[in-house]
Amino acid sequence: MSTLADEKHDPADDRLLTDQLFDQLSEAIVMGTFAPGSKLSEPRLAAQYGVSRGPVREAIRRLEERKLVTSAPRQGVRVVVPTPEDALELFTIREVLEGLAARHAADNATDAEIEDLRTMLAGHRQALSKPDAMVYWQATANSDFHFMVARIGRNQHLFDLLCGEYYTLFRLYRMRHRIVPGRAQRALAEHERIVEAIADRDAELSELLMRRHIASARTGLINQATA
Amino acid sequence: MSTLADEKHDPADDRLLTDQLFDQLSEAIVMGTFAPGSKLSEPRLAAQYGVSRGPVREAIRRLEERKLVTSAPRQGVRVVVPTPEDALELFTIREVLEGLAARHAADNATDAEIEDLRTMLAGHRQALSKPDAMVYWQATANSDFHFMVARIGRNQHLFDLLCGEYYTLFRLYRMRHRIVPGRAQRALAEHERIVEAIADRDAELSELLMRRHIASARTGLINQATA
DNA sequence: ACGCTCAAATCTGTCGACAGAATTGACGTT
DNA sequence: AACGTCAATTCTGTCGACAGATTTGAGCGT
Repeated sequence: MSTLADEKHDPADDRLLTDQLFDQLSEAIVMGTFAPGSKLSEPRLAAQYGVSRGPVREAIRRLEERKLVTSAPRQGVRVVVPTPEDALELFTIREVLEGLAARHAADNATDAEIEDLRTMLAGHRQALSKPDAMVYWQATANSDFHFMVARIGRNQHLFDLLCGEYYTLFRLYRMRHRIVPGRAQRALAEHERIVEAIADRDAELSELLMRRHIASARTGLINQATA
Repeated sequence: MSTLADEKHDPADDRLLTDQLFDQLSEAIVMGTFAPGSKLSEPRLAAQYGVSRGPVREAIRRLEERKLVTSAPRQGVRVVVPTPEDALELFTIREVLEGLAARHAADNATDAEIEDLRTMLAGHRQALSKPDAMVYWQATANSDFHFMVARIGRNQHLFDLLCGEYYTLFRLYRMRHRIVPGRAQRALAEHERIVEAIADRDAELSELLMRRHIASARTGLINQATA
């Protein structure tokens, strides 16, 4: 049992209880530790994590803002139940936003940033040839790429939206997308083409390829959902 | 002094204190009652509205999620200071999202919904010919149109984003955009052309016109900011 | 006058408590 | 065995309190 209170005296871990709780609860929801539709009781979570209800409430309210739980007044909150319709809606939004980010990345990337992108993808390609490649891909590589493109796009609000507010929700739906064999390989190839378009400062092509890349992921998601 | 506690026993007003506070604080920020950059003290607000710090904290945390205040740990929160850069970023995001909504509206609108759109615009046109037209426009007409298009688009997450999470922030920046003479007239004409494109089920044109419409508003905003 | 020091005042983060509403579950009815 | 009732339990929304950190500002030295 890892109560937060026990670790609280570590000076390096000075984050607020609410933030730690939000991270842990988010992770638990994405990983399925809390079943979709199950109720989250404030007193129970408070006891479980060794804190009072105050921080738990604040963390839950943030989960609510991020659409990871649904809340009915005076009836508590329940873990969101992901539906294929939600997935379609979210990936449609993500398609235009990531496309926008890629376009701006092509317009704004410095030579050093393009070098960083290529270095990162080279690392991903190497990692993909090893065992446990899928785990690595799902856990870090995919996010790394999209994070970096969003950052290079130099729109702070867009970055916050893609890599902050919506990040966990996207991850929740991606997690349901059991990796079909070869999907990671294909995704990496798509990443590489996007980076080349950015390196060419071809904003229009960068946006097109990124949108196609997201649409491809969306198709995999929907097909699986209806299968 | 309108404390919330006094009105609490009205059975019709059963909303949670946090929600009421969030609305009132949002409004105060948009209207400039709280100056940009000024600090929001929890005890002071609690006393002012006649409630305890709990609901005030939750309302403030929601303001933070919505980017209406910035927060530094253990230093409280300050009302966001709108910059031209922020405005540009936000309207760039809004452009692709509203364009997406318009495209989907054209794909999904029923005959009845198109009739509703036309009826609404007819009302707006009539209202614009009367005195106080600007106030009416800024307060309701503009939002009405964008709300309805987003709703007809039938993407619940997109609707929530445009008409919920980002609504007040967009309003904050629009409020700084003192209405240039004739802007409301021109905006209404643009709305009318968008509705005709939707009525023709021309998704591509609907998206194009909506994006141009937002871009036009953005240009006005930026020009004024740099003036 | 200006800057520094340090104590007073204020505020944030966290906790525990209570009232009323909602949920659960035992019990009796059909 | 299914259903409705009602009391016991649990939970949410709200409040007040406290410790430690931060900010304020009075007093002092220069």
